[in-house]
Amino acid sequence: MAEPKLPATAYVVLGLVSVRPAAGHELAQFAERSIGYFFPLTRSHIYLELDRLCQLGLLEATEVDQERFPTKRVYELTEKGGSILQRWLDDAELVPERPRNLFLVRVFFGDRMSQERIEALLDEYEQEARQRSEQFTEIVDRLAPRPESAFRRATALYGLRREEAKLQWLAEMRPVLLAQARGEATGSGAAR
Amino acid sequence: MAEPKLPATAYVVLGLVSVRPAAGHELAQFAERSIGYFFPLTRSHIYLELDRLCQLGLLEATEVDQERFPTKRVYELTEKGGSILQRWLDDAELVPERPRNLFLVRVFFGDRMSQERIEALLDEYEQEARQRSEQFTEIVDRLAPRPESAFRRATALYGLRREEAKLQWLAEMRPVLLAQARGEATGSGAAR
DNA sequence: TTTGACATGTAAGCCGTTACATGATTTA
DNA sequence: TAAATCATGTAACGGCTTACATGTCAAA
Repeated sequence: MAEPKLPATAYVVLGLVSVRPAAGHELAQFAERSIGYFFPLTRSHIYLELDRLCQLGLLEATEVDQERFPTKRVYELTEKGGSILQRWLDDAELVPERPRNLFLVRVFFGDRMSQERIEALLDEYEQEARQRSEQFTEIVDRLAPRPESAFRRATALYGLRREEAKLQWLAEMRPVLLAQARGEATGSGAAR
Repeated sequence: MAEPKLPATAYVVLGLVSVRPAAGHELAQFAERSIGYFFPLTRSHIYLELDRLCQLGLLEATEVDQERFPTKRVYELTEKGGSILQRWLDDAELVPERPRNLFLVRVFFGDRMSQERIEALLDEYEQEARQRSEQFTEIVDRLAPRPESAFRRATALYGLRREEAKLQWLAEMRPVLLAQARGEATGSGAAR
């Protein structure tokens, strides 16, 4: 009955285990591949959460010996864990998020930077966006013929659209910002 | 000489004070209005940072009496604070960020939710995106005729493009995801 | 023989949020 | 008289990261 109030991470780990029972190490790899780009998890953190969820009776661990590798502890959902997860999916409210963006902080203080610095920042940001776009495109294309992967594909497409929006923004703002920097900022270190 | 390694928040607060000297309360309001949507700061946190930056000699506080309001402590940059800020703007590397997105976590686990639940989540997300779009549009338009606000306007336009990307994604994925949910998911609470 | 995968954890510590605490002045 | 604005902080706590610690097996 007692409803423990858990951080989002706990539910996410619960959800990942529900996909398929796994040991911490496997789980960390799966998490990185599957939800890593919108919910990063460190290995250490995963081990801590698995431990807590076990103590709360939401997960159950089984030691599994392996021939050529160390013994691993495989976790799976308990009945209680399943219903807690389901309730979170069904009922938990969606809190609007306001993630930090230090790139935009730099842009905000753009009038204090040299034109060269601004250009370097924009270039770096663009390169990163292009790389990510390619990665997302690859995933989206790979999952396209698999209707059962529709939800997963949707998250990758979200990532792609986001990166495309960055590139669009860069294309339209680059000339404006550089012109502004040319006209306004003094050389690096002498801004005022 | 000793370079204290500070969290990003400290540099941001330093940057805000550099725009114009201010007391904690004023700063909190300014922060919310200006960089709030890409770098949220709580009042408490601001007070803590101001205190630390003072102790490090990067800020200087002056008590200012007011007629009809309590005395306030106005902070301004010291010379050392100015050069530390400038070095951060000029040299600090841009760490690629991977912010969390719990909405995408829900989508990822979409095959465990009812069609109604998914629709509700998408509706909520869309409504929020529309609201934010309007707000960003307003800011972008207001700052358009002011070339000296180019950088600030650029951050708002970034926000607008991001929200537009969300709406685009919603438009293209909504039918797909709902169709998938119709075909696959059982009613709420009975998923497996 | 060294690198890399596989595997599991502990410990320290900061960052940041939430809740608490206080009090003057103006306006509804 | 209640609520809102102005104003400043403290305390507790949890979340999460980083660094540390250990060990086997396979491949280069």
